[in-house]
Amino acid sequence: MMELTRKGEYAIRGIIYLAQQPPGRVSLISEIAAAAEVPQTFLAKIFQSFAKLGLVTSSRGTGGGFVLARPASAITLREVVEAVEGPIVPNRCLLGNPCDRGGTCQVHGIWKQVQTEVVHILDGVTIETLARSRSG
Amino acid sequence: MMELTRKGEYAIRGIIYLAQQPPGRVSLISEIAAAAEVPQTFLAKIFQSFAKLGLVTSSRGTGGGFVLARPASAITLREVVEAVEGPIVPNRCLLGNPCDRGGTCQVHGIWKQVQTEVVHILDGVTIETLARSRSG
DNA sequence: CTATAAAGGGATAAAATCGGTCCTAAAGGT
DNA sequence: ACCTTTAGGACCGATTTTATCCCTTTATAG
Repeated sequence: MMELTRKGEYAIRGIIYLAQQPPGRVSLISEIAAAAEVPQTFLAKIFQSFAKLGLVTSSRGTGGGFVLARPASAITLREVVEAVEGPIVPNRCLLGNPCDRGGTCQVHGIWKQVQTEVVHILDGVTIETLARSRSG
Repeated sequence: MMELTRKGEYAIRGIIYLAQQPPGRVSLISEIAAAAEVPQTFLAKIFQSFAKLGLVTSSRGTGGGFVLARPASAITLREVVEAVEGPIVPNRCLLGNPCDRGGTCQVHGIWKQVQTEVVHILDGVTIETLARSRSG
């Protein structure tokens, strides 16, 4: 239960690599993919999502590539995970869907608690912290 | 991310219903399924798992059916969820799989923290609590 | 001992999701 | 023009989800 998919793993690995580069340095998707040991075309999709959400900025053509859109210290693990996996929602009923056949289900409060706690943990971790944690 | 499947939902609904019956009362799978509004054949599989894990006891033939194997106060939400969804493991690397290409990945500690916290929350909720929470 | 009632267990299957690949288009540099 | 690089969409096989069906086993009733 609650398992991160490959997409989520790749996303984290990729953005950590980017955060480990000298500030302002542009990285090619091919370079990131090789360094993070992730299939390149798949990672390209992931970075497209990042760009749309404003986590990274992208530029095309010669000299193009990806750079963090903000300092790594201002990007949380939660943002990265949610960018590719969607919101952290342990139960459908926390996402607007009706809880139960009428009324609120008995476990609603528990799932809400789980969600809050997990979000809190992931919000407390920045990409900078991760990037430094085992150098590069 | 982290979403409970139908199976998990049905499992919870089903066992709550059982917990709401008078102690010792045997319930048919057809009865539980109807009350919990869950597909019967699917729920049957779920209760098979419960029986194997000793959460409920089953008996066959006329007068057979399911009863909780323990008082509802001694069955945790975690047990029920894990019975059908498997262990709570936010990342593969928490389940014996190698973390990263050599060494421990940077996020290992974070996922461990998430796991610990979620398990703690779910361990703190018994089926009795849930069964009482909106009566039956 | 036969019929009946119930759960056990396995096979099957449609639909959704996962984990990618491929191709063409668009944008930017030389 | 031509090359480089990301953007976007279509596609595809494998796995998981969400079931259903059928036959077997166990137990009770008559």
